[in-house]
Amino acid sequence: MLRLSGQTANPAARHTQTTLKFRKGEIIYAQGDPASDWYQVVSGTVRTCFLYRDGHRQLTGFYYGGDVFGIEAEKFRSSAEAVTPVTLTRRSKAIGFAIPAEQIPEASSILQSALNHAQSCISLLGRRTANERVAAFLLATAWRIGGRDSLNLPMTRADIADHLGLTIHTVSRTLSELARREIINLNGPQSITICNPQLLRLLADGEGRDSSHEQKDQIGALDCPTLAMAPATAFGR
Amino acid sequence: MLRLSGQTANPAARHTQTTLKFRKGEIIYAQGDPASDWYQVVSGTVRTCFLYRDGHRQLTGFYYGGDVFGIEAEKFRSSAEAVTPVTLTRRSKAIGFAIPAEQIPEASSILQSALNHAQSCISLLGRRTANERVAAFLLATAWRIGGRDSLNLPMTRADIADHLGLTIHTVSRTLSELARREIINLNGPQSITICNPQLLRLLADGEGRDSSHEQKDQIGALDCPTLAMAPATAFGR
DNA sequence: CGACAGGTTGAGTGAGCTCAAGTCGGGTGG
DNA sequence: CCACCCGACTTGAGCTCACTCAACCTGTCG
Repeated sequence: MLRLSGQTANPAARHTQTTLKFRKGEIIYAQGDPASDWYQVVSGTVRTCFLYRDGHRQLTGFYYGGDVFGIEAEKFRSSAEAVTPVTLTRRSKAIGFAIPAEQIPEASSILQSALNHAQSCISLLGRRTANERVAAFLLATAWRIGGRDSLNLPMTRADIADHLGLTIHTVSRTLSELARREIINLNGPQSITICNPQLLRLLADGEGRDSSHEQKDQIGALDCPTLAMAPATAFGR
Repeated sequence: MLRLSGQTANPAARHTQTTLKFRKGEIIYAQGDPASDWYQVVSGTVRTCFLYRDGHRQLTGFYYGGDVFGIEAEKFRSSAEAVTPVTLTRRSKAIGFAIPAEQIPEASSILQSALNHAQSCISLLGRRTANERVAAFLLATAWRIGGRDSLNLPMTRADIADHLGLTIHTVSRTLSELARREIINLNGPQSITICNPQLLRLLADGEGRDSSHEQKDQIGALDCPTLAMAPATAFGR
């Protein structure tokens, strides 16, 4: 794995904020590094993951334009890596939050956004079947990317699998099955269209357990967005 | 399910802090309630959980004396319930953090503690087998309760199961199996002694996959506490 | 063109779920 | 006091869904 510190794109930037670029696959920070800075995605996609002793990964989140990541106490419990080429801004934790009085609401909302991200992750892992997890992941990603039904997944099947606690085989099979049932459309491995959001929502909520044909009990499926759907709030400019 | 607002034990308390008592099983706040206050456990045990549409629970954490909970953005995504009889202090979010400048470090550490709790939960759910999850849960609980090898689990098997994403049957079977292998001792359903912490640690880290006798490769098992072990930092005193 | 990474799909296995008894202890009422 | 109930827990038997192992496809890059 490559390890670069990133190139400073704006050399005139003050101590308070630095713009960085990373290539696909590069490590932004590693598990165990001192967590003195935090980051905001300008463009591209970032993943955070931690490694267990036995080597397997748990991806704790994907971060898109506007998202903040790297909010941790002392040391990073997760590493962060570029899923695609990314541009980031980096700020010092001491300066960026928790000191100047006028920035407190801002600081809170940054931390809240990190909390929301973590809760979304728990909400995915708390689902019990592969169908539920994949369906919930697709809906959450579609929502996050911009609410469109057509979405471009920047990450690989392995990333999805390690995010959902499944294998790439199961992820692939589940997606194929969803396509076969015409709930989604696979235009290519990375390009997915959601054809039947209502049914996908039912699957995510575990209501597609029995028959796959009848649309039983649509009530309750259309009300407020479920837990998993609560957007991992992007911290605004 | 009973629903009480709790009795104010200290009527002289200012707006800023109220002491409350709840009986076993009582709901402290419900999923969806406006999250205007946050809480700290004085004594007893609290669980937070959210419910999926299909009715199944995901417990997101257990909170013991000193722990802070109820830190959420606008509405509670989880409910909180008393596992045992509990005494709590409740503070307003607006007053308790994010406003007076001198309280900022405090505010940060409260939010950080919530983040740590969430990450510990993810770390448990990210493990793949029942053995790993139960072993990690026991170690984390023993660590949190006070580092002793003998621990009293205040929660039921159902609570543990819903925390780890397993069934009560699997939890029960796994504990029995650990007892059979003399890694732990079951003095009663709630009272557990950890006889072989090293081996339990290996199991938690997925290294007990093959043989159950050989203590292969103890190196790496004794160094820094693993992710799951990082204490869900108690805020306060 | 071959090498390789990413993805799909099939066959077989096994860990954990479901269904079903059965135990144990505490509370309650006759 | 005993009978009864009920909730929490344990344990067995069988099944199923997701994992493992393996083959194969596709597109990209050197």
